Formats: sequence, structure tokens, C-alpha cells
Amino acid sequence: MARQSVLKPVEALQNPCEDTLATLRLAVTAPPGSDMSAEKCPVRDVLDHIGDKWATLLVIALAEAPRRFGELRRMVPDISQRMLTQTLRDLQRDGLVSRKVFPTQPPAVEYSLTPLGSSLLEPLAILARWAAQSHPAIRSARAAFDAALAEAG
Amino acid sequence: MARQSVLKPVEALQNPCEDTLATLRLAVTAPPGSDMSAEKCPVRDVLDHIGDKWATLLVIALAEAPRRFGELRRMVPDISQRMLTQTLRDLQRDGLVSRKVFPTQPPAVEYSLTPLGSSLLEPLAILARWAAQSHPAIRSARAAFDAALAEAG
DNA sequence: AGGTCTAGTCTCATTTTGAGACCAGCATTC
DNA sequence: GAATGCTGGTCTCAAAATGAGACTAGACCT
Repeated sequence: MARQSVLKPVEALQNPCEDTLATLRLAVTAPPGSDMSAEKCPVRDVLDHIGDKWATLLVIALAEAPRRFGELRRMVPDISQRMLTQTLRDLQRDGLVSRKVFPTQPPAVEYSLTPLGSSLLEPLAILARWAAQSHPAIRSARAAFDAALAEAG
Repeated sequence: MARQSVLKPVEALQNPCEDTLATLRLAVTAPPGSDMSAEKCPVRDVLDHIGDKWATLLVIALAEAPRRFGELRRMVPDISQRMLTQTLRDLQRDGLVSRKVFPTQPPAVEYSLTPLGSSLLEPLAILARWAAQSHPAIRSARAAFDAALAEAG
């Protein structure tokens, strides 16, 4: 049963979108010949940033109220100072977070969500809810997988 | 030594959740003294995996139909074979994707979303829609930021 | 024979991240 | 008036994750 020698014309995942499932399909599909390197898919462009572990967490941390650098560090104890600085700067660059410096002594810097940043909260909340709901199933899937692996050696 | 006295009692972001904004707040808040290292916040635990750049993309790529390894590689042209294998295995371990081997020659391996995996599509679609909508704003924010930076030197 | 196909693995170079020392500059304390 | 603490960072170096690409098995086709 040989493989068809001619490959199915699977399209590369690259371009924009509309809604729900269509959003996903299109989020990721582009005419095969299109210039995909120059202008990446908007969805990918954006998701590659905010999909980041720390970025997501920081947006969530800023959901309630503006926070100072040190507060954020304490809220997300396992982020390194380096990544905190860097991720905040990226979020600021993308217009999701604004940074305000108070010329007090010692210096105080306050980070807060912009309206654009706030608009991300609802999608994230939905994702978080999914995560919370699915956590048990995922944990048991992991356990089963690991057990099967150990079994099979 | 004035440490605690001055600092607001900011709680570390660590535990589970309920809904919408409350989901976010709680997704991330835990009683300060709780054992956070042993059991991470479910939301974080899950998001750290599926928040991954490739994982998200692959789930989306599998939205329409089951796909074979090579198909996925062609759909996401800039993923390395190494990361494709690894990410698929992680998704499988988490119970989001199932892997079926056909004992043909040459071998064929088909990946598909499990029901759990499919349940992630809607949250992802919402996020993707947000990304598509926000893309212009984000791009202009970036341009403005970079311009300001170049200006300020 | 020799070449092709698939789904991987393996190795090595490059990139990202983490841990932690260090900084400026004022306030408070000694 | 010197020592110390506080702030929000940056810098350096080690460790981890990722990318690029060579390599494999075993049946098939020519």
C-alpha cells in the first residue's frame, strides 16, 4: 500500500481570519504561493507575542489594578528580573501596557493595561476558564501517558 | 529592614479559578502561605503548555481534519522537525491529540484532536479573533514605540 | 541495484532564559 | 557623615531550549 507519490496539496498555515472555526482555518491558511515570509499571518504575529508564558501572566497580573515593578515581581515569584523587564517592555511596545515613571525617591514605576490590553482580558479569561476546567482531564491524561510509557519501556 | 512594613501585601499569583474576571484574579491568586511549589496553579500549569507557540498552531492545524506528520510539517513550514515531533508528543501526553500509526509501508502516522483537544478550539478561535482585530493597533503601537525610541536615542 | 518514500532520531550550533552581582541616588538610621 | 536600605533596572555568565540538517529502517518502484 504505497503512499501516493504526489503529495496532497496541503496549504501552508499563514493568513488572517474571520470568525470562530473559520477564524481558525483562515488564521492559518494562505494561498500556497503567497509571500509569507515578509508579512506573517497577523494571528501568528500577535499570538507569538502574547502567547508567551510570561506575557500572558503579566497581563493577568495587571487585570485588577496598575502595579509597580516590584509588585509584579512578587506576584509572579518565579519570573526573573530580566524577563520581567523584557516582557514588560515588549508589552509596552505592542501597546498593551503603559509605563509611568514617578520621579519620587526611590523611583517608582507603575505599569497598567491600556484599553487595548484590557480588551485582551476577556479572551484570556475564557482560556483560563478552559484551563481550569480541563486541568483534571489533562492531569489524568498525563498520568496515563506516563504510565503507558513506563510500562512499554 | 523596613521591607515588609513598606510593601503592600501583594499576593503571589498561583491558584485556581471560577469565571471571567474572577477567573483571572483567582487564576493567579493564592493564600500567601500556601504550598505553591508542589502544586502549581492549574491555570498556569495548563497555559504553560498550550500557550506555547507551536502547540497552539498545531491544535489549529488539526482543527479541520486529522493530519499526518508530513502534512503538519507542510502546514507550518517554519517548524523544525524536532519541535514538531516534540510538540505533538506533548499534546498527546496532555490528551489533546491522539496519534494513530498505520502499519503501512512506508509508515503513516495520523494525528487528530481528541474531544478534549477540540474543546480548546473555541477559546483559541476567540483569541485568534482578538488577534486579528487587534493586529492593526498593535502594529501601529510598535511603529510608534520604535520611532519614539529612535528619536530619544 | 539504486532511488524514493515516511516518521522519526541524533548531533551540533545558535538563541533564549535564568541566577545573581552590580548600579545610581536619595532617605533614614546610627 | 557613614552605613544601610529602597527602587527599577542593567550586565555577565551558565544553563536550557530551539533550529538546521544529516542520518535511519524497510518495503516499494524502476
